[in-house]
Amino acid sequence: MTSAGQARGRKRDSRVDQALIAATQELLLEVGYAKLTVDAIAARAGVGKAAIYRRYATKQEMTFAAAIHDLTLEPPPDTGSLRGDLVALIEDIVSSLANGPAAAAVPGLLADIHGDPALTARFLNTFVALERTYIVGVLKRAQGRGEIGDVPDPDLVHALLLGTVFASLFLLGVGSDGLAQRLAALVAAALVGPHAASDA
Amino acid sequence: MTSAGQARGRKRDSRVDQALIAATQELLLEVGYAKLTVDAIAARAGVGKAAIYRRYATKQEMTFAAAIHDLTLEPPPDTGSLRGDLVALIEDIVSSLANGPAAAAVPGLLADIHGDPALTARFLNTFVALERTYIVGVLKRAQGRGEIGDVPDPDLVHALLLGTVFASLFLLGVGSDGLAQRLAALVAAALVGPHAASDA
Amino acid sequence: MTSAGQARGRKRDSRVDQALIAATQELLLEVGYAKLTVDAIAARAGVGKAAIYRRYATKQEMTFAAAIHDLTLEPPPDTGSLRGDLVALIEDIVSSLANGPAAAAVPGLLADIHGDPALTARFLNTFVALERTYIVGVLKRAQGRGEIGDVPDPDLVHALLLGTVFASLFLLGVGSDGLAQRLAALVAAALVGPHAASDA
Amino acid sequence: MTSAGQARGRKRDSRVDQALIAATQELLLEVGYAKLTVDAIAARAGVGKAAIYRRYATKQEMTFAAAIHDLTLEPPPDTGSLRGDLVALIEDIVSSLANGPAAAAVPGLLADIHGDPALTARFLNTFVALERTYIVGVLKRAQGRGEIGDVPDPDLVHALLLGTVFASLFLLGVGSDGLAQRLAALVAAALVGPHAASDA
DNA sequence: AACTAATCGAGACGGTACGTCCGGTCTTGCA
DNA sequence: TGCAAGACCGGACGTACCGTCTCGATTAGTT
Repeated sequence: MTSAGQARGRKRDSRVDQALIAATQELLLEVGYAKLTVDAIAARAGVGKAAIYRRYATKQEMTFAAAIHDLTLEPPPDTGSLRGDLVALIEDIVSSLANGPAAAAVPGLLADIHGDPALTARFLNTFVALERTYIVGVLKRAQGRGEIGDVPDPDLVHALLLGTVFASLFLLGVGSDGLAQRLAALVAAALVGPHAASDA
Repeated sequence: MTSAGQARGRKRDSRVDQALIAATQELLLEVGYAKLTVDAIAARAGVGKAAIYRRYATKQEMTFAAAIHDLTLEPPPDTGSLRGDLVALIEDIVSSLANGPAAAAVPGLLADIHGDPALTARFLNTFVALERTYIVGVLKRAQGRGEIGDVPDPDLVHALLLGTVFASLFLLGVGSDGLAQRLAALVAAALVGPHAASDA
Repeated sequence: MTSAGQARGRKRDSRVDQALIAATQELLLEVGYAKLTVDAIAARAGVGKAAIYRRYATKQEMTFAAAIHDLTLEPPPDTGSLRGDLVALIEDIVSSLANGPAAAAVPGLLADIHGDPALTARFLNTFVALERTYIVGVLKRAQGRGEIGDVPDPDLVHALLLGTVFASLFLLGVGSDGLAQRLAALVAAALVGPHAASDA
Repeated sequence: MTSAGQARGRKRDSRVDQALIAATQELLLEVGYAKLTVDAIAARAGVGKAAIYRRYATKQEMTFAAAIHDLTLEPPPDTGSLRGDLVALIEDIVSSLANGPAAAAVPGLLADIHGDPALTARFLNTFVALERTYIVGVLKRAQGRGEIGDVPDPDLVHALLLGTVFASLFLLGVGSDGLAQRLAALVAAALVGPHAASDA
């Protein structure tokens, strides 16, 4: 066990947890990351600031938890082809980043992660690691089907998929219409040859 | 024009400009973006805060100017092949983002850009537009050589190149060793066929 | 009556009462009134905060109770002379205020009393009223002995005795060595003539 | 000089000083010492909190300064008799403590003084020392007139005068009507004989 | 012996004030 | 007018404390 000592005293109120997450998400959508304040979160949640700092060491951790709370990456389904699998995977990534409170928080959150080693570790160990696992799975499946020979470096593929989505959304502001299909076509073409991209 | 009125009084001291840029760059490296303060910049530069705000409207503009001050994207040379051109282009992007004060400022600056339309516009009109021009040039050159048929959507290629570099450096933390070569190989393969990737 | 309902359930643990008083007194001596906190009292006493607030409505009441807990004003003995009686009375007042936890609490407690009508009433009805009764007794006894003619205003005498002691201890910081004798001499002289002061 | 380095930069705005003192005094009268908050003072004065803490290290110092600001003890006039001089002196003390913001602050301020050595020193060196000087003057004048023989301990007289007034106002709550006359009569009687008290 | 109800230590809860810090503006005196 | 120094307002931060409430475990008196 993480703690041998028996827990005593009043238990954390799970409604407070929920209220905090909900209030933070609402405020992210309403005022954005830059104007998010701890006092406003507490007031919106009907909660004292102490209840926040009992759960999270800093405002950044609180926001990280709220933004990430209902992001659930689905394991990519076996669509029968590498390209189909990639489309599903990319669409999941896009929907994670493009909608809801997460979209409002991502740029600010990224900055905060790059200034807090603890947050960096948590981010890498949850999202990044999971996404990488899925990518490895998709690539191995393609190898099993005979679509590709050697499995390429999963980190490169990861950077390529996640980075392209991220750049479209937050760096270039060019939108993501049809991004999943076009990006999947390109990646599949790179791995198995351009003819794979022509049967779109 | 703003400069139509005849200039009166003392002229701006260009040493102040230089000292500000230098101080900001030093502090970015020493304490990082999150702990960068205007007072510290002024103190380090031996300058009053008014001198800063006479030049820049906000701390974000000041930091933006300092971070990109000595970033110069070179027009990609004609290496004779699409892949060679891409390698050169990507290496330039990597060197822009991976070293010096810019690397320390990028995540924070990105957050600030996403909250200031003026800064967003400046960012898009300088860096993004220039990079896109270079990409279009490389692709057209490849078409001229007959390496590729149709020119693909330059925005997608842009997102792919810039995003992959960005993700490697700031999202996944997997480093960028050999990134330019491997990424260029992959992209070239996607556009002209996997055989292009085998002659690495 | 409030106690008409039949008592049910567990009885108050008298050891808790004692531990609270003791812990408060210790902390008053150690950290002083200003830095006294309810949490610290509870921790020192090995007691939950609820046990405190089951007994006292506010921190002020708790401290009041602890500070005056072992203060017992003795009825002044008949020493045979007004001056002797006054000396005994003043010495009792001094010993109440100058020693132990009470001395550490008095200035802070006075401030709190002046902001809580309930506490004001309790203070006036216990300490002040009792002291006044003793003063009246001493003065009547002196009148009976023929030392003085009319009995002076007991409130003025009270203010004079208590106030002088208080000022010496808490306002001027000049100590109280020999204060009882010298003050009693002065008061006796004022009431019966200065010759009474010469036989010190 | 206390500081050899030449002062540079913007000067303290004396209107801020005045506004702070005035706001604190108003709030003392309106809400009392216990409910006085720094934020309320700043808001009332139209001032940032930093401007307060640039001038005073703590809330207590700020309140001390405001309560004491327009308390000016007049040197007691020569009325021709010890008793007259005492009446004037006591009335000055009463008017200092009984009216205005000081009256609202005194109990709380006293508690704070007894918890801050710096404030204690300032209090002793200003008010207490000045008052003592005046008392010594009055007593010496009486000696010069031949009203009294030896000059009694000025600290005892000080404690007696100040303490009696203080106790009447803040300890016993019996008011101070005619206090100056009656107390002066008593003290004069103690020093020169009770016959002096009969010609009231 | 089972039930009931108030007590216990521990500690989370809402609220409020504290003193600190920082961003962007303004003022002073010198050059 | 520019400039260094630094005071100014506004407002968010994270901490501390008060008095209340909740938890699970005692500890009595009542059935």
